[in-house]
Amino acid sequence: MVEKQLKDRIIETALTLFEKYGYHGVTVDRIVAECGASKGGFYHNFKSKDELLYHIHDVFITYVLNKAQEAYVKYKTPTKRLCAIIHSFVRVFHIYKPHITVFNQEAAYLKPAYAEKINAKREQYKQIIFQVLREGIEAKEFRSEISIELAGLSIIGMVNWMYKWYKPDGPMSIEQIATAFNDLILHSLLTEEAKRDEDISSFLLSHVGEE
Amino acid sequence: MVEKQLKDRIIETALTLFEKYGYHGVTVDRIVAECGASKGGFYHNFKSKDELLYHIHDVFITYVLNKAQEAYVKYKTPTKRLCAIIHSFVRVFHIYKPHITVFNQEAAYLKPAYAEKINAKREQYKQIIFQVLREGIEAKEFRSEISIELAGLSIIGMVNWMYKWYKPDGPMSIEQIATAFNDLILHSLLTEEAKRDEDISSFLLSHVGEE
DNA sequence: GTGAACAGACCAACTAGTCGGTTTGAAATA
DNA sequence: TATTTCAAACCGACTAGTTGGTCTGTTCAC
Repeated sequence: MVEKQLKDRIIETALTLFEKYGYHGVTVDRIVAECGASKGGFYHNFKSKDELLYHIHDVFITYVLNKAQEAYVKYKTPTKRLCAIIHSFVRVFHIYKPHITVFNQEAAYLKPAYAEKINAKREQYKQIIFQVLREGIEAKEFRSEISIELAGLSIIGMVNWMYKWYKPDGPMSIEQIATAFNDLILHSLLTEEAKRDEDISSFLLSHVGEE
Repeated sequence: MVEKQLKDRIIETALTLFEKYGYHGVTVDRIVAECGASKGGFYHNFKSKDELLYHIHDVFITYVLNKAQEAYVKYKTPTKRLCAIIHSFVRVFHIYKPHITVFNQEAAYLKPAYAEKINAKREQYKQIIFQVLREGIEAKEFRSEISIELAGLSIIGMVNWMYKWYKPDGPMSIEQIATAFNDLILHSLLTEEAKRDEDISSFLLSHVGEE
């Protein structure tokens, strides 16, 4: 493989355009023109414009779901698991920012058959978060007063919302953002006992500067 | 005004349809058919489909911005101000859920002239949040380790994300959600001293059940 | 009677998708 | 090695359907 295949070029170009102008703001003609391809080339690689949209969705959600599962398996305590999942989630923005923008912005336009597949994976992701929160409460690492569902959706919301403001060349690095998020989230979840546990609270910002 | 004016019927119908099918998933013909109007009636009340989209955006952002400013004026300490702003923000979902969905989903399709006006107000809203956080840190109510920008965007993100999951007839009431959000947010922001202050920490969930 | 509110047939532009044709590259054949 | 073959990859003019917006009226309130 000396040079990039047409299919990849189409996806890459479409991604850049979709991110900027939205799915409906970009025509197939524009995509193929911008990447030096043709209508024929496009429809040879994709059944339809919808399939391209689905493909973009699937690449991202599959990747991020895998990462979350890996993090869950790799670590053994709720706090560590949650921090690792969030960290991997934030880190995805480094590679998949345009995918995530399209994912969060255009999912409503997926044809039912495609939407179903994507939603199944999206639901799986949510369940992993809920599961970790549940285990955290059981282990008395997280406060029992919180609503698992609400806390989970808050976490997903604050991270996903990054697609509205995160700029890869902005002043904050991915690592800084991930650390700050984990600090905020843990402060809102951890019990007082857990905060006193050196091993658990090592993820908190306030402990970084201590001496 | 005995019966509802056409303009309002158009907006209401459009809102319901946009929320479900997206701005590009709904044609002007569909809107006027669904509310028993005509093309002529539509274009008598709106210069274009774009103007209708702008109108929906403006109604919501103007309302929520006012509410935030009111809350800021009404209360005098950072914690109270923040809680009131968040509370009002969440409460808006009760009336303006479709508006907010359109606002968060279709803003990218606003024509430049319209987008500019909306963005100015959106920016103002953000600045109010940042301002309260800044004052909270100065007053030593909020932890100095947090990044104002990141904490602010997190708050905005978690609340705005509600448009993806909040169902008016769901198991959680607006008030419950607002209270839970405030609990999570304050736990992540408040300093230890502030938490010990009875007046400030009265917003925390963990204090509700205490005796 | 006069202008605002509204109706609905009509139009021009745009766009996803098609279809017959051409290129290309590698395997099969001689 | 030279030649044929054949399917996959790709091209681009064309089409059929859709959709925002217009325009000529008609109705109705004051």
